[in-house]
Amino acid sequence: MEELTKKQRAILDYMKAHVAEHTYWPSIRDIQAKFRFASTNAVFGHLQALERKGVLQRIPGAARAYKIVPEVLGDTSETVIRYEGPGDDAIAFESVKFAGSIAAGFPDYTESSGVLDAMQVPISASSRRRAPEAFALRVRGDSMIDADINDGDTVIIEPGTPKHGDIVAALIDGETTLKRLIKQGSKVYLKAENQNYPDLIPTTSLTIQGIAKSVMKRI
Amino acid sequence: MEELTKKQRAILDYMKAHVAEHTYWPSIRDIQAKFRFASTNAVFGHLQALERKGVLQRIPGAARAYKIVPEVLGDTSETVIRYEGPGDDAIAFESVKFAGSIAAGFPDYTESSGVLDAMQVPISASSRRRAPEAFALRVRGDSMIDADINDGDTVIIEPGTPKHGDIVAALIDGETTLKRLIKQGSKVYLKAENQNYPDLIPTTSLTIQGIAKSVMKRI
DNA sequence: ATGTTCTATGAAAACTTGTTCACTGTCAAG
DNA sequence: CTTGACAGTGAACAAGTTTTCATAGAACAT
Repeated sequence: MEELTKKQRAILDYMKAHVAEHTYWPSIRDIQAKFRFASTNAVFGHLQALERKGVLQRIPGAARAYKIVPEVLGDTSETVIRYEGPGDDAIAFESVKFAGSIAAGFPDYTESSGVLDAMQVPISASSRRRAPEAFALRVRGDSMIDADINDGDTVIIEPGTPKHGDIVAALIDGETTLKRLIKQGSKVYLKAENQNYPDLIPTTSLTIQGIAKSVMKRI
Repeated sequence: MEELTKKQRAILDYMKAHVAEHTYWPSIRDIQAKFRFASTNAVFGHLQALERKGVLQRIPGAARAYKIVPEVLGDTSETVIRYEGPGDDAIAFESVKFAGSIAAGFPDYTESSGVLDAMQVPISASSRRRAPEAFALRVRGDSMIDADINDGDTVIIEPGTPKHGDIVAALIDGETTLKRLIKQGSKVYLKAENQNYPDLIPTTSLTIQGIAKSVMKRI
């Protein structure tokens, strides 16, 4: 594979970044503007070079249409493996609290170890603005397995007003439980996502700690 | 959300499929040809409808440029519910870098929001000691669906020496991809966890960014 | 019946975009 | 010094593409 020049690499990276951000390719003039070229032909040449060097495929005549060419190499005997961290486009973000464990099922007081693994939890940027107090909970029990939330998973709880169908962290009997919120008129129920469990748990008074927005699993 | 007609749904699906297959959006004429319309204006009307119904965003004037709008559920009725944060056993932890997105399979640029949500990612305390440089990547594409890693998920990558069978983030042609690592003697292959994909990808040169240890999903 | 909305045709306008042509300057190799 | 590859300017062209305009039938509610 022929080496790319610095500018070719920059243009290729910009194109990828543009796709990642906008979900569509930049036009030649978009690239021209980005790199302050005075002529579209400067870009045109670089795109030709990128195609000649085999890293980019242009679709002739089509606008904003490209493909990144995957590596096509024959089968050779040995493989060299290098290790490398993330690119420098990595961004650091704030951390979130880990609040302990949560019972998803019948109240389960067999708090396993007392030593809970410290965990960081993810929060989307958009929701982070509205939910600075998001926190994470380790899930115990199996009441939510039909929602693909299993024992040992970690759920990220974000404050907010839960809608019908949301999975919420609710305080029942001083114990935080994970259930789906069901609204029927003015009545509110909690529902376990497990066929073996009672369908609806009626509630008169309910303390919601937040909405489960994400779930994290070990691979 | 307003309901989509059958044809609107079909067109939207075709557009998504086109992007998934070709990595760029179809033109109106492409859609016209696919659905045998006699006029481009038939497509134009449907695209307008899709945008009005809030599932598609057009970029005025730009060719082959669209965004898929993530589905949002309405229903914001009020409920008599108290809110309460996590207990005071909460612990704060360090944050982790979010390094962008990762291609798992054919590049799939239908990133729903267009804007990559900044995310924090969880790391277990035990692994954090050995992996201070862990980072997170948003997954695109569907090459790992058989491993239950789907488009839109976020994987947490931790440095280390991958074993046979580990899911790794590997740099191929400047593009980070998510594949299962297969070692056969001195040869190394990358394998997609999707029956529709080629079995093994031979590699001569391989840059490993780390091992996927966890996966995070939006609920 | 009547109007409205949805879907579609057919043609053309208007804009976007890839592409080509002619020309200039730089830099290293021969 | 000359040659050739490389990177770029400036302008223009041709094709691709979106968008508008005018028109019309079918479904449907008023």
